[in-house]
Amino acid sequence: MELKPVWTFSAMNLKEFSAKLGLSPTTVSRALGGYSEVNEDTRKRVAEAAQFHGYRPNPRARSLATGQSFSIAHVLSRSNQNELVNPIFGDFIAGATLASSSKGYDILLTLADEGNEEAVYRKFKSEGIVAGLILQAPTTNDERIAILRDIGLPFVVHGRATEVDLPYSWVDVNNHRAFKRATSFLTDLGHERIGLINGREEFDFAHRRRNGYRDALKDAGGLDDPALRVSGDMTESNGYAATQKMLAGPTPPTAFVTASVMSAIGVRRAVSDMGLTLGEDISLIAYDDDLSYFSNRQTPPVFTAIRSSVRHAGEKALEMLIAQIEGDPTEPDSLLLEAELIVGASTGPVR
Amino acid sequence: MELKPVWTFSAMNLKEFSAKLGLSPTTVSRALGGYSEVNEDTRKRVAEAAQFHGYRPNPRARSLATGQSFSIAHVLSRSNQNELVNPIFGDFIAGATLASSSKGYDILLTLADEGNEEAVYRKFKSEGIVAGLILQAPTTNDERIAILRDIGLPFVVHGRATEVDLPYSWVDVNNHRAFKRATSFLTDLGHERIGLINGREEFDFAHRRRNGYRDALKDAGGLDDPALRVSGDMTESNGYAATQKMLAGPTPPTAFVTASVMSAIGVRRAVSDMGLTLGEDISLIAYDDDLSYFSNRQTPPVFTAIRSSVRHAGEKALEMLIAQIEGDPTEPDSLLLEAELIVGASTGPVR
DNA sequence: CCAAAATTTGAAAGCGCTTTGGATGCCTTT
DNA sequence: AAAGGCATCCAAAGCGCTTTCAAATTTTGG
Repeated sequence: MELKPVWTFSAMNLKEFSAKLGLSPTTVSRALGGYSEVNEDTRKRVAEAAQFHGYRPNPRARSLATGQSFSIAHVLSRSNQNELVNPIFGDFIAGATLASSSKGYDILLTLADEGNEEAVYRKFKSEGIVAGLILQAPTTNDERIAILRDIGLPFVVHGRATEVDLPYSWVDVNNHRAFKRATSFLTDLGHERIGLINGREEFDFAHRRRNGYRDALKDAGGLDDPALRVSGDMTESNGYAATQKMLAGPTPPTAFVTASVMSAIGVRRAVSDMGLTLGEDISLIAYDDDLSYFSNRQTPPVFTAIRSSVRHAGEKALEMLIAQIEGDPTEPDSLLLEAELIVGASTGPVR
Repeated sequence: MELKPVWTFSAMNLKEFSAKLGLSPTTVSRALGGYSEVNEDTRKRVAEAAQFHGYRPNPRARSLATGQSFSIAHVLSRSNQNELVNPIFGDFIAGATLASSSKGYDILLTLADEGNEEAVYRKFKSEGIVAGLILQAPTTNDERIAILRDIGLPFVVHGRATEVDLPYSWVDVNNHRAFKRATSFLTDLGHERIGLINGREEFDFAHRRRNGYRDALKDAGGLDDPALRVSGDMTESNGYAATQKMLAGPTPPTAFVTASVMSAIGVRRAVSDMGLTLGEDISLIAYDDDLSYFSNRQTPPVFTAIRSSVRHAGEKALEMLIAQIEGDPTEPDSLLLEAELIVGASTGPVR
């Protein structure tokens, strides 16, 4: 066999490559594609040569010929900034990229005007631009699910939609149990008035969290006071404002549960501004997405928290989506992750 | 003219579409492509019909034929988690997506093993997978710049590389001036021992920030004590640990400058844990990327800060890249953004 | 008014791959 | 020994578009 430069990146095409091997393009394509009609020896020879010469089929030509694609879309809404105000966006995408990359897929980020997602989805489908997509932060009756099912584009929802009664694939955290657990932990410590600083409750995850909180209070005979609940973007300043307002109210809470560490940081600031101490005067449990830029993993952790890695969820969602794309796309799958309770320094018995 | 359903998304192809018009595919393709050899009347007719029937050329076929692409890559490193530990990742990408989407491009997220980026870049080039790429967080002598120039793939660097002496396009914040300004603001308030909690100094932006800090101290005759400088991931816990260590040292600082609000939040926690008050006992200026989930825009802002929106930088970087792709790719462009100093509640005269 | 130039349109050849529908040779069967 | 079966391989036809080259039409100029 002739020896040629190993690491040549020049765009070799199938024709050249197969000529080098003395085989037809057909056979080479089949060998690489793992088809059965090719001799085991030839397959091996082709595989080795491909490795040696660094030949890989041009994905665009391949896609054109097969109608398939190896990208997975993530559609952001232009007019709706919510998803971008979401502190977890970066970590979720990081996990998603990790998983998809290892399976040979990559992530396509696109923008759509809110309410006009359908047009984008249909284009994806009809032009075979992507193999599937990830749906983020569904609302309780998210109509995108029905649309995607209708179109027949494979998708996995990160979260669920309570009021949508169709089969679909999803990866979600057990938000209800997590918030019930957190709230019970506080009532067990003697807290009766517990503030909930939630995400926007049109989102399903926030809805479930609110219910978990409510159910725990009901079990403990505690107070579900509307004045002790707030719902909004999970930012530091919203956490601060909500805490300040509640603590200044007629029946101030002695503890808080927040939907993100960002909100929790705001709570901490408000508490500290009032000269109070977290874990002594006021207790706090945060939902901890285990974000890479905010590690709550000291000993003891700064915040008592219910923790579940959003990055891990991103990985799982993509693995599920790819399995669906490559396997049976009609059989919906699901994964319910449990969050763990981490006892940190921000909780203590009620004063 | 016959009336047909307006909003059909079925994949109509050029052949069908041109047949409908009674024109040849050639003419239609030219009309849509804006070529000069087609009659103005026909062009108009074609454009209207395309609008009417919702016809758009299949991007994959188009790409295959032209060798061009309409995606822009963003390559993350697999082994190097730094970029993902970066709190700005989400916001930068959000800005980038916004800008590219409005120009008809989309963002491709890929992973590469660190040190093996070259292989990925070459594949991009030879297979025409992407039209260009964005280089994030360059080190002071980032070798990826030379590689990309060599390959001839259009790119824009978000940041600069001090020791790289080649022409290339970049969008950067004036980090030196920003940190010089912040530090001077503190020395003007009488602070002499100022702690710097920096990002990892192999990254160029951190390097420049450190120099800005040093130069301001030199101007003021202040102390550039190595014990008052720390360099690491810009996380809350690193900020906390660094602050604690410095304040416990023999010559504790009276003020801090941090490279991100995340670090600043850690500083605040440490200060508060020691029973001190920010803005009174200890001053703090944070570099504020204007992250969507951490708004430092109250009145007065929580942190005195040097602010520049990373999302805006993401938009600008993409606009520049696309201009380069569509215009003259050999003429490097650059944009130096200035950060503004925002006086908030975290600074005060030295005690 | 006709040749020449300019304008406008089309037929057909790719882009690099997959895949259908044969070929080819070799080994079993009857 | 002829017929059938099987394992391999290949030629050629697309996938949907762009673009070269040539043809048809119109405009211009002497």
